[in-house]
Amino acid sequence: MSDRFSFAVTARDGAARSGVISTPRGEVRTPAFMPVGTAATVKAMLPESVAATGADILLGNTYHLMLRPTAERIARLGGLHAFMNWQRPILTDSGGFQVMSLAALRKMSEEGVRFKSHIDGSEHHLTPERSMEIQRLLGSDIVMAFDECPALPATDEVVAASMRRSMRWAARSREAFGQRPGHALFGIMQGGVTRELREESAAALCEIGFDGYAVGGLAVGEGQEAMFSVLDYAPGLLPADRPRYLMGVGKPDDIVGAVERGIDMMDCVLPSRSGRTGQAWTRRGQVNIKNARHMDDPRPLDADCTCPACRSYSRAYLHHVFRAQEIIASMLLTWHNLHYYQDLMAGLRAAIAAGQLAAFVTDFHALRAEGDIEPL
RNA sequence: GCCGCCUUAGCUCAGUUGGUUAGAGCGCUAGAUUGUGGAUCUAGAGGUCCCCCGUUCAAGCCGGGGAGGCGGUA
Repeated sequence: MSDRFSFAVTARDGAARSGVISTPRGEVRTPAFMPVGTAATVKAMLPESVAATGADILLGNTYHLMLRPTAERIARLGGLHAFMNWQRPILTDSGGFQVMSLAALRKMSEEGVRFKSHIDGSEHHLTPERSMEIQRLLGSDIVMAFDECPALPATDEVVAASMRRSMRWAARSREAFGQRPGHALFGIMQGGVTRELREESAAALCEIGFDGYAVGGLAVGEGQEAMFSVLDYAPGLLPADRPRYLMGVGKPDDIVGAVERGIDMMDCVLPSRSGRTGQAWTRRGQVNIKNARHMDDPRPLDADCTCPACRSYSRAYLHHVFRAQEIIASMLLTWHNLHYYQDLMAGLRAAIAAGQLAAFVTDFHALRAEGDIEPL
């Protein structure tokens, strides 16, 4: 185990690559999917269960943790890893995205953003410097630069102004982060769906220099086609010897498309949130366990899946406990979804290593096209 | 036995002075959800307005009779 942060590409297949991120807290196999543990927990899961699905790294949230229980309290209690009982690597979001999506009464300025907590209305100020401090207090292994994520669609003028401010904030984040051996700082590319802005953003980030680079500002309403059109060139604008992280993505077919285009890391709330809202993701596509057609179905969600939900429970049972709002419904469906996502990542890594990615992707789409199993 | 109140969607209930195609919440049937508020949003199906007779151009609504329910009372 390395005492430094490093990244090694071990195989390439077209634009896609697989490799390993090494940190003092362990290795992350790439392409990697990071389950989201916003409030110091992957909801409905024990940390050891998350690890059992195959996850090497989790995502935690500056915004949520600074409000509750606060970064200072977590630091006094030994840091986020000890606090939530997850000893493997943790990447923390910088708070910029949540300020946009959750907080009321935001007031943006060059300095940072003032906002009111969605929990108790209290006023807070988040700046690049404060975001770096919070993420240091949490003990995050991979720290994200503080950025602004504009909702799309937006005019080029709005996107450009926002991106340039994010680049100035990236420089301040880099300065405030300083030198922290064993910890990494990632910059975040912005620029919407406009190539010139993406190129300008990438150049600015490369000039500053980061341990890894994220593609931000996608999956915010632009649609898969537009997102892929950006991913067709955006990873190539970033240093080949550093991890490339696509933030907030996505559905299984988004993930496959992103990996094909050279993305190494992703995170998304979808598998865990869907687990709590009755949506299961399977090799044959999306299954809504709420649907009445499962009521009498003794078969598992996916006969070939080895997760606890599929090994030991019927669709009829999953349907029942979901309708009855039993806690085990969230547990089983979340476990299944995270297991499926990690299976998918393992399949992608193996395919890239074997130079068989194209065939893997063809099979992936073919099985999905068949759809869910026939009704009884 | 008598008196009062009640009966409208699967459930709980609105429904103005009689006036287009009778509504709501929940439930039900589906859909959405992408750097997580266990959240939210969208659409759809569903009616012998307890029954019969009458008044009226027109009745969930007014009159008469009946049935069922709840309460009070001898």
